[in-house]
Amino acid sequence: MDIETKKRLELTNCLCASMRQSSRNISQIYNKHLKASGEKINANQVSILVTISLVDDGSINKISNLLKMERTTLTRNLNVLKKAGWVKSNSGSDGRFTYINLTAKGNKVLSKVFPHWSKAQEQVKKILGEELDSFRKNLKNINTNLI
Amino acid sequence: MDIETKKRLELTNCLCASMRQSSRNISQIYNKHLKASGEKINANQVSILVTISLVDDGSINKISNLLKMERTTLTRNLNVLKKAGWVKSNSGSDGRFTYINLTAKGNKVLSKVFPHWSKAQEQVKKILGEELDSFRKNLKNINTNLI
DNA sequence: TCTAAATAAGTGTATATACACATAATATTA
DNA sequence: TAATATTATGTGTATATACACTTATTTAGA
Repeated sequence: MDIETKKRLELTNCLCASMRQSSRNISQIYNKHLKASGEKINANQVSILVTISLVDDGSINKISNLLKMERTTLTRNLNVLKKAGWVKSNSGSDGRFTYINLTAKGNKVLSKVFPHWSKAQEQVKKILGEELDSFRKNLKNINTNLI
Repeated sequence: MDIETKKRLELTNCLCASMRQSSRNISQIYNKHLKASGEKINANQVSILVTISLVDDGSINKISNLLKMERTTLTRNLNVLKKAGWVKSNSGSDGRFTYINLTAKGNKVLSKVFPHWSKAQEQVKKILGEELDSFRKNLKNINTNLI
């Protein structure tokens, strides 16, 4: 096997590509289930809404840290959620901060889509079977220790 | 704990959100390493180039199946790779098909970025440690059995 | 052979992502 | 207190993703 063939073989086992592939596949599963709720909402948006619901008056930085999502990515995502009426933002005494909160509508939509989200979650759990816990641990490990 | 609190707790353990987070984090690691190569290329593009290099005259459908990437997503990604001069496409006798191949430049860039990609891969392997094999198995399981 | 079905790929639109850079507000320090 | 540093956020640009719809080509069938 020449060096180029060897490189190609290694490259075909790219962990990043596998992760991205799984991320795409799992996202599609969740989004299909969420679609059945009748709400125009996706899995990414659900996870952002939930995180916002966990803190009162969270700043953009705070929410983005909790989500481990690039701040500017969150900003763009929030614009979509604001347009949908699920999220509101207002500035406080320190004019630099933007405080983010769910609206009543945002809370309602979370409750409404929950059972559909749950079905997707169960489907993925089922596939992972008894590997679920170790898989979760690995993801957490990556998300915690990867600089 | 009321029902809403219970729901929120479940939602905070969303496997989709964890996967997406890991996917973002790992992608950033790979992309940082790739940037050191001096080439304007990212991990997603590398994986597409490698897949193309594995088949001669692969159609868009064929490549998208190998990558398990939505066909229309691949089409947009290929446009970027064509613009960079790494990929060429041509139609064959059956006018419906578009045949995709690497250019010489595309082959060259793969070789050039390989050591940088490799460093990223090693970094992630190190974090997973002895869990690497089972983690890989789980990803493969998801990517194979998720409808 | 003409028409309908099947196949392959592209386009419109919307959201997701992140880097580089810009702006605005507050805090610090000379 | 005026200049500077720090902090929080927004914007420009480019790529990634996918669903719905469209177009083009070939094949199958009446």
